[in-house]
Amino acid sequence: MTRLDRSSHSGGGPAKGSRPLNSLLAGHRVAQPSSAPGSRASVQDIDLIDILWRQDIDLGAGREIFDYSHRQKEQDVDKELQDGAEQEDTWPGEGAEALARNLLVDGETGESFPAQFPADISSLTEAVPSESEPPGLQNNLLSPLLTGTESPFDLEQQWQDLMSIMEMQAMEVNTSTSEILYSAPPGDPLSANYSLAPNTPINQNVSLHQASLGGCSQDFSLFSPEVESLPVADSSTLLPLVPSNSTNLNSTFGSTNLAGLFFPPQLNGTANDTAGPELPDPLGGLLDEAMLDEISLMDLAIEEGFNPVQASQLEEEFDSDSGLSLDSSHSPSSLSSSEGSSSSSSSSSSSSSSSASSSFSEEGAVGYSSDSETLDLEEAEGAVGYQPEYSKFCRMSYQDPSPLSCLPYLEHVGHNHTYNMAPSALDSADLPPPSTLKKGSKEKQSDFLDKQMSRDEHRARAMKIPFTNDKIINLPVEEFNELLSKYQLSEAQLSLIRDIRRRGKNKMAAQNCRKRKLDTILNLERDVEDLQRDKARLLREKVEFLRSLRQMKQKVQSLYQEVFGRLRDENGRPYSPSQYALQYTGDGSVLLIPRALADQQARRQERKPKDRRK
DNA sequence: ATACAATGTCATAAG
DNA sequence: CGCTTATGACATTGT
Repeated sequence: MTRLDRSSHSGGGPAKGSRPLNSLLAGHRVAQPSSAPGSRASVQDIDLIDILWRQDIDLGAGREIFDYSHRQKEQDVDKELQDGAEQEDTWPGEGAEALARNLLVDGETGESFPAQFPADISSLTEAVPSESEPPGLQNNLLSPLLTGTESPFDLEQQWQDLMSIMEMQAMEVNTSTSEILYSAPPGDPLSANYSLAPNTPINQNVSLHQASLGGCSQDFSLFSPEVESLPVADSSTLLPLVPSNSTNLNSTFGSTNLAGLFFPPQLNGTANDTAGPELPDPLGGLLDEAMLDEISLMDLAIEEGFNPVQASQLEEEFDSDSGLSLDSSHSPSSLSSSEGSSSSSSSSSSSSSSSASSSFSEEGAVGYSSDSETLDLEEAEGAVGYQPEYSKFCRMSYQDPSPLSCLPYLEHVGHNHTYNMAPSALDSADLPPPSTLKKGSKEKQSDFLDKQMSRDEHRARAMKIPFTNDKIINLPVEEFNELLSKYQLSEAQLSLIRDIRRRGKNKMAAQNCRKRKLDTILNLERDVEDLQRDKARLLREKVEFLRSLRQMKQKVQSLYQEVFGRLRDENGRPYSPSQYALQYTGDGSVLLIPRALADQQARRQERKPKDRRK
């Protein structure tokens, strides 16, 4: 209905004026109640009526002649058109009246149908001319330090614990994170050594840098109460110690006070490498955060289709940067060569693995893809499932036996202007020889071909347009006008040709538009997948970094103890850990300074980050 | 009979 | 200004 309304005021073309079609249609609807969903047939009827009416205005035929002709269903209309085309052979004569005479009206339904039925195919073939031509990190950073002295961080055990918890809690990580952390098994190294303080806020968004600094400074404050206030007698007590790998450590920790970081409470007594339970580890918050990340990582893993077993193997996969290869559900379709449009530009950076394998977008849309690979790609698309659209597009130009007819944009390449050839010779490929077929098979063949034809082709045939729709649609403007000038065409024919051209171009544009839209959607989906993989990979790397950091800190702590324990003053006595501390300086050397000075510097460093935040 | 996907068509804006 | 293209909205068709 809306279309009728639209067409009534907008015209839909130069030929469709503001004629009182609504009243005509209203009569149809009453006469044919069963065609309520089939308003298209009525619209088409209107088109045909308009065509024939315009065609016969010159003949003095009244519009009412066609009033009952458009009550028929579409197939009947098409056949009627063929019939009418036959009758119109007398045109310009009394074609309309002849057509009207050949229509019988069903007494019950009011439907009309052609009295001569079906049309003679041989006459049709002559009537419609055609043309044959148209158409790892992996601790490499720390490997010198990490010689396997530390007890391995049982991350896999963490995974399994987390998995069991998460399965029970149905992935409600946000609401129960703290419980998960606190309810870890007692033997769990994470929970035992790095238990989160109950009042420590859990902030997943805290950065690694902030977490490290916070942990260090917090740790330092624990030792400060014991610090004696000694005068700064630095020159005599500063003992430079330059470790071989000091630069690495320096780059990692900056000028962090080692005493603040690793002043072990057991210095006065046992030198234990493993931090005791009483030591609030500066990495506690970090590792808890890492656990949170692992939880979200598990979430991601599950989102990506991993099963728990696969997810538990993430740690092994840390060693290789093969996060991208984990994508088992990657879309079979990928970027095509034709997606140089804006929709694809955003996705080219993240994924480089699969964009060369297959194509999605080149399935017959004209003009949208101009790549030379189009033909091959289109063949490949048949397996992807786009053949229907492709074939339907080909159907539009079925009259052309050439394979190029499915690619009208290639038709221009081999255009040879054969549209002046005899129509019968060109059309013979479409229709079987009448002599070899009985009338029934002829009917079937005719029906089949009719069904293969588009509506505009039916219209063109009815109006005896002397060239193919392919040409009407795909010819450049100049050639198109030239073609039109070669024939003496009535106004109705010209109008129909223009409509066919407009509709045909719009049809292709719509196909391209839909393909483009689909490509955009697919690209976005793939971008989402890529980003999810990147996120998971970054989280894995973060976990790995944190683990390496922890190991390195443990190593530094043991080295600190070893070095400090071997230091002797001028009297050959060891320095008291409560009075002296080792400090790491900016130039890579290690100094022995009084604890008071170390305390001061540590406090200064503690304030700096806070000031920066403000 | 109904839902749904694919496709065609129209109106409109923009190039 | 006319033609072409892109696209949303609606209609039609096939499954």
